[in-house]
Amino acid sequence: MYTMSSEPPPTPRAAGRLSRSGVLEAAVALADREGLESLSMRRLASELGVVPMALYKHVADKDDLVAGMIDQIVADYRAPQPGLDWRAAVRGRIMAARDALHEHPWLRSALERATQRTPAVLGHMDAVAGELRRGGLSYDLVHHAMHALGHRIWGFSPEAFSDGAGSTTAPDAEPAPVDPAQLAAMAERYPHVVAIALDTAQRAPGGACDTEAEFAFTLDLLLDAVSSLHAAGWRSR
Amino acid sequence: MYTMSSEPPPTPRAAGRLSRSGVLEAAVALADREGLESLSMRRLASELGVVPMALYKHVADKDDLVAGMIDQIVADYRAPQPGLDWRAAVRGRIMAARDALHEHPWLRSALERATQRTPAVLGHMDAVAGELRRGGLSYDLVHHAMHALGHRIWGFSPEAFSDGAGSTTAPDAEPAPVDPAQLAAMAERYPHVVAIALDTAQRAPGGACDTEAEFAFTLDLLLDAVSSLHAAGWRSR
DNA sequence: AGGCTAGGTGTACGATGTACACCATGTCAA
DNA sequence: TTGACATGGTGTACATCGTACACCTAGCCT
Repeated sequence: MYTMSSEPPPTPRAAGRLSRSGVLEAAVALADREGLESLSMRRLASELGVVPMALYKHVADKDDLVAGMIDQIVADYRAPQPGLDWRAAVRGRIMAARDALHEHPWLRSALERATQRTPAVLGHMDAVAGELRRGGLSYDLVHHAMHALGHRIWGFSPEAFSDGAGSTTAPDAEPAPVDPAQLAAMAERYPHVVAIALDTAQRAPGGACDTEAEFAFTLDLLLDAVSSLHAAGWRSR
Repeated sequence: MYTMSSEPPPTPRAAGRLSRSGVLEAAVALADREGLESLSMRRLASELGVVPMALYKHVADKDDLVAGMIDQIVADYRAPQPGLDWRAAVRGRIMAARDALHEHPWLRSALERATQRTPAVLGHMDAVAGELRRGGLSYDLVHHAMHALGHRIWGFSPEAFSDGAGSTTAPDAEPAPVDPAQLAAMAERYPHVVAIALDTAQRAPGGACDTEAEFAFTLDLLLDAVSSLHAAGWRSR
């Protein structure tokens, strides 16, 4: 279960003393530095100069730890400046989530495997829903819109399709200068995939896919669609 | 690395003899029955009446195992009947993926944590891209469309937003008859979330969200949007 | 016949999450 | 001032996991 972050400050900063928020902060820092997969209770404990079991006085278990990490970050998503129209406000909130995702690369997979919805997480969802509602959409349509926006609410659209021709193998550190023979073989089996990759490479100088632009494209596409449904007086059934 | 499923049939079905496809089949069956989290090398081995390390003669490691499982399933996605227009064909392919997802509940999270793209997986992506291309879309637009469709290509849109008011806790077996006091507290902190849940509950007899309809709604929304961009002569930049 | 190889066995190691009993220290009531 | 009690860090221990490595065995080809 998720334990509320009500910190009783018995000795606010007694030397070497742990606290839930302190543990979460250290965990976030560790994940930022070395990735989620090397965040183990033991590793985190040693980072804090403490024995592993000490952590369990502040978090229920590992799930609670990562839930807390997520919560801490989601809790200070910056709200869009007031006065924006609802569409810009939604966009702002979602972009704020995306910003957090860039600061904390582990956040995405943490959100994906998270089993709980913590207060801040619910708050973020609620805020987005609230903006849509402010635009005058019926709750019925807000509901559908939230589904349609899906993970974009969390700042990413999943990479079912990402570029780079021959990456059946694990992603290497450097771009790997594309063996032409291998590419030809690829092109025979997966002509459209390769054609897209080539088309992209030829269009952009670096040859890389601009994932930022892709994200914005998708987001705007969805917002426009929902917005015009609303304008057309859409109703369920 | 992913090992190709070229089965040399030295003794096609010698009694008790393992084979890659046999291992994968057993793994799929086990995951179907008990979920992905209880699929361990040891468990699978004992299921096959064999010592754990025996599996490693047929599978490189556990990642390769689940990649193989995914691949085996994706490989026999049913192609849409020929003659359909491109929009219906894309829809058909994506719905076929969604069907597989229902048969194998573990498939979704397996796809989410998969690190490799296996041949069948690439093939599915390529087929979808091919249908779009057949509709006359430029590769540039196909590329954007694939991004927009995102995980829907795999048969699901992630549930950032799903129903049921007070589910901060883990999902229980039975619906949990909603403590009104607790719901009131929820409604105060998360008014729109609760309002949506209530609106939905009131609209549908069971009170449950029709996730099938949600999925179709989103898919059609995106397809319509892409389709009309194309009709309007959309080009990059 | 004899060796090569494909494939199943056995043992072992290092990690992980966490249960449980323990003990130190600060707070507060008597 | 003293003693009880709660809070929180410690130590040991266990089950489970993936998998490295050395071994052995049976079937095929020359």
